[in-house]
Amino acid sequence: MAKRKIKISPKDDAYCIGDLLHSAAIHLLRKVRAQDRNAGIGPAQLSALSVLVFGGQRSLKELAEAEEVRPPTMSRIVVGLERMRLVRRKATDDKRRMLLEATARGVKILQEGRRRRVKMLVAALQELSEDELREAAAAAEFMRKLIGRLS
Amino acid sequence: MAKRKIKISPKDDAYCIGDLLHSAAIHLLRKVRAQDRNAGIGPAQLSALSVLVFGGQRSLKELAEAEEVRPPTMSRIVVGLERMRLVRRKATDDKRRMLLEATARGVKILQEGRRRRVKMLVAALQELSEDELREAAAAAEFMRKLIGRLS
DNA sequence: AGAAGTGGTTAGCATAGCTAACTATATTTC
DNA sequence: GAAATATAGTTAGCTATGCTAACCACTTCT
Repeated sequence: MAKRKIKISPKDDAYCIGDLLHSAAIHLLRKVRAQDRNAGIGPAQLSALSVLVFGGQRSLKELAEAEEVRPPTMSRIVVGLERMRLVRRKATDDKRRMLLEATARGVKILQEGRRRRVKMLVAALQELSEDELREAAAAAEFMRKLIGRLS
Repeated sequence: MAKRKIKISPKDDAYCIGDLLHSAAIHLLRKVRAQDRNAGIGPAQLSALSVLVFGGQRSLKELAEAEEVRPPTMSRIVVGLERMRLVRRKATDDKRRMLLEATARGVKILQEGRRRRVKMLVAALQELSEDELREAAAAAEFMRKLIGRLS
């Protein structure tokens, strides 16, 4: 999938690293997605729900922006979540807007779903030594920082 | 999206790290996907094509396994790639099997697509210092290793 | 030769992404 | 205050990607 060059020196190593990270993200998600098969909740729904659970209530537009999708896409995702009673709408003073909020059931389902998804990842991580785990934490932290710089 | 705990000590930090990596992968791909909008080639097609370009010719089943999707899914992806003349079928002695091979056009399109996709990533990486870039390389390499251990 | 296995496709379903066009409400401007 | 403009969400309709079940065409095994 990706070139394997990792030595550091000139600028265009950035291309190789970018490529590796991109490829890694694709394959990581392919692996964890396998756990979603019979779960009754899709990856986009799970991800949107997690924004509401960890980040609190917000409007559809804000949710769409947080998830980097267009409003119609998020509208449909929310319909699904609502039908499953994982999310609730709340009216606001501005009658065009609504606030979306996770229900108690939503919080529970999210935790189960995430646990299921990352189970394989966690299992792999638990086999690592202390040092390797430190390396893992550094990698995760780096990814988070990098993504923050992306937009 | 994710809890931010990163201190190292007991075993269940593995859960936090797993969660962070999972979340990072989702958001990294969301960002880069934005570049695909008007490109005429989807992410799954691009990824499958890259296997053929970097890994050489192989059968549909092998390609499906490499991409972690089921054969019917890959069958359809290949139909699309073929229609665009990015991939060619070759008959084999075993008349059930076929070998898939990227065309010259396929190689070109792949390079453009990947470059487009990772452009944003590369731009962010190029702003890093030497030390940070080393950190980036370590993170990328770690991700690759981790994924290798997953299945 | 017949049974069982293997490689790929077809059919049919669901999710998830998009744009364009619409409705309803707010806000701005004249 | 009325008209124009802007904003929030939805609807409609397209595409791509996932899946399973069922099928066809070959190979291989007995």
